[in-house]
Amino acid sequence: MTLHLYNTLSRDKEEFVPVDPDRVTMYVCGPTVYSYAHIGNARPAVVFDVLVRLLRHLWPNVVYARNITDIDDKINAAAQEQGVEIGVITEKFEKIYLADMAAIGVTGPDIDPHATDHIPEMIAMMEKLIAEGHAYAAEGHVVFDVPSFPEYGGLSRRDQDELLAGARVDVAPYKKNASDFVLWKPSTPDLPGWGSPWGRGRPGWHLECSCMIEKHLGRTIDIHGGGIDLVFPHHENEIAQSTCAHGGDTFVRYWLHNGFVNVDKEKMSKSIGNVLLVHELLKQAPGEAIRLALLSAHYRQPLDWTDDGLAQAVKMLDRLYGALRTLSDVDADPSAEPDEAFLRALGDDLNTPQALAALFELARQANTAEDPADKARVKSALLKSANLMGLLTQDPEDWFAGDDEDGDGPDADEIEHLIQARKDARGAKDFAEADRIRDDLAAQGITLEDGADGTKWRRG
RNA sequence: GGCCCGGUGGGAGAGAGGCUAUCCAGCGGAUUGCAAAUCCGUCUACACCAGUUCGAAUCUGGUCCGGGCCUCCA
Repeated sequence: MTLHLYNTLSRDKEEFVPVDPDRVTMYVCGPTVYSYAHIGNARPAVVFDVLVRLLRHLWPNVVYARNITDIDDKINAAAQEQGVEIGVITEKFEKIYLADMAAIGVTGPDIDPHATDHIPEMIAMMEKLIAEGHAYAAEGHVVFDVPSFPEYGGLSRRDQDELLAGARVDVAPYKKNASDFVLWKPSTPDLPGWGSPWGRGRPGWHLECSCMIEKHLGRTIDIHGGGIDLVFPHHENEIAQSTCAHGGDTFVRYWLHNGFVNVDKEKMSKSIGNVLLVHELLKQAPGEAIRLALLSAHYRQPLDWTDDGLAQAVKMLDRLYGALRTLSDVDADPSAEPDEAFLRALGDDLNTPQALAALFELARQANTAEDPADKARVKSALLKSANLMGLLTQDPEDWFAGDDEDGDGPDADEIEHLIQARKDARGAKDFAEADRIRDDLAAQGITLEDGADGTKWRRG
């Protein structure tokens, strides 16, 4: 199969051809760790997790890096507010981020570079940019000279003259041009700082990605991903820094950007108070359902997050796991290939909704198959395909057993015991007693399903 | 203002010049002691107006509406 990806650079779907098929490289802008991850942070993590799984299916060696931004003004503010070192904040929230992402099926990247571990690389890149006339030092700052890079604005299709003329923010006095951006800024004694040729200071936001990509992945990488809001200025600035530091070498070949998550049709914002934390959502639904809800729309489309959408994702998983459950009498072939239609959908710019449709077609086949060989084939394809999206990763019985959150519901043994009692009652044609047992269980959130091979149950 | 996206059935959401997307919900049937699950069938669609075409939800132009970015942002 061929993989086609929508490249923000060309605003077109292109066939993905890695520069080196033996080492496919991908970098994704990760979190700034100063608070809990919200559902909008989770989207790129999940989307690019699916992409890296697909890449690994197609190529033998994929190197995936996702950074941790651990120095930033918001982090500094949080640290000052709480009267602690920034490391206290960043270590805490990095752990939480990783745990929350793991809960929604996001496996860690191969490399997770931290900004503060790359200060020497940043200084080296700034020295090089200054030496080549692409940056200048002024008042303790190091500033990128945007007009020195004529292609600036190419990714976001912005006209440099307009950028120069139309800056809506007051232009800092140390900048030569309104569109210039800061690579390094001076720190006051109460702020974190590192020694540099320009005095004690700290990095601006954009430089870390350029340096970490160069160090860990190389001068030219295949894929760079992130949220669509990063196109300008963040990725535009990365292109400027890296291209100028590398004598004009191509920096990134395919730029991928995911759409925003809105909440009930509104943009998430602290002022509206509608910021949904993954941490909180995990109390509302299983992580796998959150993952599926994020994948139920195409990654480039805006996604409107609603309680109803999450509830629907749970039902979709009920259906898929239900199909898997009917196939519990056959074994899946671990060496099987994913379903063809499913792969084709993912290969078409990660069309996850269409890939899900292929999964549901397999589920229908699972529910109608009778021949054991057929069942085994369907089960293998369903599992292989779904796993490629990070779905159907648990045993169906565990999915249906659910979480007895309050701990006041009946446990599996009790349920099995009652099912046996009901079976006895049914055998004696005492349907009143059988129905009483079933109704009792239903009142405790347990649904029974009678099948040819006995009675199954599920919570919820 | 500049640049860029969208408007699909009751809801979510793909697709795309002629062929059932899919899921949830509804309705009818099968199955079931009755249910649940499942299967089969089925009703509401492609914002509006022109144009191109044998044929347009899909292409072109325009109109209306909504959203994003324009140096905090995933």
